[in-house]
Amino acid sequence: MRADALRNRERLVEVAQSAFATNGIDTSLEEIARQAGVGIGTLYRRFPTREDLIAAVLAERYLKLAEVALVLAEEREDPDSAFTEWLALLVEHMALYRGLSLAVKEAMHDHTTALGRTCKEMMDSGERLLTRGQQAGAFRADVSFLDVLALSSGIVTAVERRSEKPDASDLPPLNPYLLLDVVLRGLRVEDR
Amino acid sequence: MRADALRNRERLVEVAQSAFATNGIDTSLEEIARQAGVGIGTLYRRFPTREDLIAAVLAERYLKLAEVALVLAEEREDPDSAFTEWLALLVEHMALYRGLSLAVKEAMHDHTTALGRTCKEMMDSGERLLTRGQQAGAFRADVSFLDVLALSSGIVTAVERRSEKPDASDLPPLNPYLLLDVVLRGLRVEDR
DNA sequence: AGTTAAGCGGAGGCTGACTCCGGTTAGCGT
DNA sequence: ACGCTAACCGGAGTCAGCCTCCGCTTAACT
Repeated sequence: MRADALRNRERLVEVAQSAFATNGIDTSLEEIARQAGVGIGTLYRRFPTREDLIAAVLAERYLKLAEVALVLAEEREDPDSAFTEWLALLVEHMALYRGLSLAVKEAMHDHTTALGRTCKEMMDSGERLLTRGQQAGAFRADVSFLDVLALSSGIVTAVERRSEKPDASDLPPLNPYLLLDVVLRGLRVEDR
Repeated sequence: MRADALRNRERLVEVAQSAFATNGIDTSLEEIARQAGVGIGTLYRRFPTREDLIAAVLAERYLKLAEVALVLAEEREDPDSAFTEWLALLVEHMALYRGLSLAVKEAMHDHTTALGRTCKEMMDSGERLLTRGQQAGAFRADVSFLDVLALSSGIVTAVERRSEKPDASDLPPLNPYLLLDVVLRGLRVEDR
């Protein structure tokens, strides 16, 4: 890879990161190319689809999440709190850029896309964490990891929408951790 | 309202209904106008925004849902099963057209749009059903109706995505009622 | 210094949202 | 029955964003 190409690639990812943060994941690709000072053709050559660009922006964070899952699986003897903690991290991650949770949910089901492949490892680690909890009898066994991710993604989209309306005067704050708590309680095996 | 205008309006709603059913709620408005045999200008005059059209398509169904909620609140002495049943109906409704659950979630937070106003009554009835359950001590009181709707909408979007991939060979089926059950269990007051 | 493959960039085609205005007509009064 | 006119119609036109294609440029190797 030529030096100029590498420079452009890095610059694009950088600009995309901040553009996603301020304008959400649906920011116009032409706008990103413009801010990065490259032509639209360059962006498309490097990142043929929007998902490719998103995947590049998220790559390190996904590695981190997979790592944390492994550490939690080893060091924490309580599978319940390990998974609970990890899921909160995942939710925080998906809430970083407006629209990201939907894109991730989409990618979950399709490992042929760049984003899907990128988050596969992270998801595998998370799934192991859940399975561990299920085998220990802490969580219901009939609920799959994808089910939990679906619910988590729903939580994030809900919070996103709410925070977009600054005039949320009379409405309650819609705390993502409260919603997560509801899901996790529903997930736990009941010994009533 | 002139007779021809009324005819066109009815025809548009009719066509939109079937177009939404087959192609999802993001169907091109020009396509809908074409199928209805009217100009695009006519569609926009009658329904200035896409939400207006969606609201018109859903109007009767929303009335029905509000009605059912009232009936359930009166006839059913168990507030838990009343709300549970109603929520399943709502989920089934939101799953009718691909993309509807997101639009509804959006509209929930903003009663200034046509769709928001249209579903307000329905939501009020549902909320009363939840409040009744909370006062009876069946459900957690710290969770709002909007929270529950957010989670429900998340369930629906997840199921939508899955059903779009026909090659879901190795993946589990992702049953909406299972997910709903998780949420409802998490919502119930625990007597452990 | 010459060669060349890799890279660049933007013009251009496409689709869909949305507007605007000249022509048309339903439905009223006479 | 026949105007009259306000209401209505329709599509041409504008705009934004996605994406492709190809002639020009240049890094980097010999």
